Amino acid sequence: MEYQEAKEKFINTWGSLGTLWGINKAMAQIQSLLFISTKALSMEDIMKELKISRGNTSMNLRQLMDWGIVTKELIPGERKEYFTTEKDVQELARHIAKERSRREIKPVIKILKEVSSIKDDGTEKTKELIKQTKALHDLAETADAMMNKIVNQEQNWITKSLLKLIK
Amino acid sequence: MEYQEAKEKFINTWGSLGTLWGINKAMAQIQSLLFISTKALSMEDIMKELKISRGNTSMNLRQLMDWGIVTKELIPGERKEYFTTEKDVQELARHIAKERSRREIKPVIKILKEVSSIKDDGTEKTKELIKQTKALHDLAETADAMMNKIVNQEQNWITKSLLKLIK
DNA sequence: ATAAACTTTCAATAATTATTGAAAGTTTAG
DNA sequence: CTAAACTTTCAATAATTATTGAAAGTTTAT
Repeated sequence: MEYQEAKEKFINTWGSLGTLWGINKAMAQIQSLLFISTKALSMEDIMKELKISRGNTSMNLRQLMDWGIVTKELIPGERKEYFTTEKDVQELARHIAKERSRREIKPVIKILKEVSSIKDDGTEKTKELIKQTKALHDLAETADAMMNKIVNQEQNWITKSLLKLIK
Repeated sequence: MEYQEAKEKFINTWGSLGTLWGINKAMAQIQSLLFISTKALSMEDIMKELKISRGNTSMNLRQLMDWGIVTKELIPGERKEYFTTEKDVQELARHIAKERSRREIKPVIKILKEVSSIKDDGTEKTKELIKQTKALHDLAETADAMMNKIVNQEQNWITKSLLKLIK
């Protein structure tokens, strides 16, 4: 496999996996491209490389910046803006986990808490609703806490402690 | 909050969270409904409760069965088919994690392996592609292994060992 | 102040994904 | 075997989501 083919394969695969970490295709592809680029890229570069429109590029770059995984880089003497992504996978994972927790998991936990706290009127169906949503609430909370804890450790904590644990 | 409101809130919330675990809205809602139901439900019951068509119900029930989290229950003397979902959250998480790993994560790991194994032609860009995809590959593999290991333990291993660890 | 270089916004449109409903298929009872 | 009871399939349609492109906005150099 040649460089070009490998590159395209990577960008496509990682792009289609976007859903797994909750972002859309273009966003994931832009991030992928920056991730394997040796230098910061301009909007022009990204548009040409991925064959997407200026508007699309602009919007998705903004979202990536909101997620905290892409940053603008001002090159002295240059008028254009250049972009880079976090290159360290561990840091990348940290950012993504943190954002997903904040945007999706925490709000759901809150609602599960509310639902599982309704008054027990003694009927079987109410009891079941309370029991099951409470179980889900506890699971979600544990999973969320775990994820955040794991991901907020210094660099190699994951590989060090956890790999040991699961072996 | 009354039972009916709490129920609807739960089904909607859990349904919209479907994307997080990689299934569509109707699928997630059907599962939610079964999850808090005190008895097995027929297709008719599900259609009426969620206001979705027969075809939709049929297709999504099949997918849920493919995922291994919903099962048919034949009630003696009844002609209709009845459905139940796994009621234990731990088991549910196990099934979901296993399926996601098989369907999405494993295939991506395979491609990352391929891409990171291209011949190093000595250019900077090839070196970068190899380096970064290798890092992602290792991260993905560790995460996948971790998830599977965690989720394949007996009932309370998670809460016991891991909660201790992260505290 | 003006114009060039660049970015953002957003209504229109395209692409994708989900849903319906009715016809075809299957199973069971008699 | 036949009809009733039920489920599945799938082409048509609706709903949702992503993308474009051009006009409006911003910044910088002169």
